[in-house]
Amino acid sequence: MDISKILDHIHQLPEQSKLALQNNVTEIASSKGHILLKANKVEPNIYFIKKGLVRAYVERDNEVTFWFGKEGETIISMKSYVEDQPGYETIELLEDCELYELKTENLRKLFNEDVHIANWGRKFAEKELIKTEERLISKQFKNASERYLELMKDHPELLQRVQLGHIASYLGITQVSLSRIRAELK
Amino acid sequence: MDISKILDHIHQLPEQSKLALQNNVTEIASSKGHILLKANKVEPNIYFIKKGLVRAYVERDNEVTFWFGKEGETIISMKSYVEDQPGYETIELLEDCELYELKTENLRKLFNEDVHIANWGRKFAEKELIKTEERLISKQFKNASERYLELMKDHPELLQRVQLGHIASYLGITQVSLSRIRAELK
DNA sequence: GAAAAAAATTAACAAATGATAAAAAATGAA
DNA sequence: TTCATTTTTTATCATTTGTTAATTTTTTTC
Repeated sequence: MDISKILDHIHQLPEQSKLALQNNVTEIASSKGHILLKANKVEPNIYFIKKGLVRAYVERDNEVTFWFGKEGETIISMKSYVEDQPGYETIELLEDCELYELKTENLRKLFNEDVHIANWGRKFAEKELIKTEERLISKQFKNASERYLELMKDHPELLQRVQLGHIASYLGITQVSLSRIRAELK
Repeated sequence: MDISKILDHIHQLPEQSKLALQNNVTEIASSKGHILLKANKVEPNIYFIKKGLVRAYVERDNEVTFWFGKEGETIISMKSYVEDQPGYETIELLEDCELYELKTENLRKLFNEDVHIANWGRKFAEKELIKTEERLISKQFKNASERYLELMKDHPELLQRVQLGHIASYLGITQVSLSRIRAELK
């Protein structure tokens, strides 16, 4: 998905504002397995995914995957982006990726100069917020098996592209539990 | 907490922009038990809490509380605010409240006219997003007992002001489980 | 302050999920 | 292909959380 479409998909922008954003974007490619972004560091960039798949995880005893990003989605260390503080997430590429890179510093300048871009940034955060809130509520309502079925329905392609250990972690269960759930559904 | 302080606390605003916001705010009072905002309706206002305590819940078989709001916080039906669609949450006042009311329609006008207010709205969404993301991760990492201890640490006053049934629901467990956890901690 | 109602706790058993280990299947490298 | 490695499944037992019902405690109302 190319940058123009990605930007508009977040929130429609006047041509001039969109160009201002696009002028600050550089394209990079990176291969499967690469760690794009490390936890506990202030990340100076955000990325838009042109092609490929990534996951965000937090490290404790084990790794807990809490987000998958695919074509058209935005990779952000929220803490870095919002508060200029070290983030908790590590981003790993699950496939070879083509990314658009945008310096947070430049984006902030644009936020202060252009009301359309400021509202575009607002819309972005608001939409992400709704997605996150819905996931939180889903977690509170549904058991593991229901959450798995929901994921299958909403993002069936993930099951083709991501190994089950990551899916299990995303669902908040162990891989062994996920295997059991899948066996029961047969 | 008065409106000027609430607005600045979300994100520092130039005096003129703050006044523009304040001019659109009206003060209301409402009493404990009142349902401020009903699920499945487009809510035309947002509210800032001057005084009091509220909860947001979703109804299924049971009620699932997923948010508490107290002095200084903002009451929003996210779906209404962001997408002009019926929201999933009901807001109940847990104490007598004094609220500031702001029409979403007016706020949207201000977002388009004033870059400072647009960025203020962006910051608001971003901060809420971080809070929600952290809760999601906490839910993925911690068991019920750990989440209870975390809540006790971060928001001890809630335990004084809210009945345990709502706390249990917020933690994603039954009230009986919460009682058991509390008994074990003694 | 007594009675009624609501909230919180306790107990016993059921169901869901976790942990560990071993086996089977799939994937990748030489 | 073949061997080694990684991923997934299966099985067993432990732990956590849920369900239901009864009891105690607290709050509200008259």
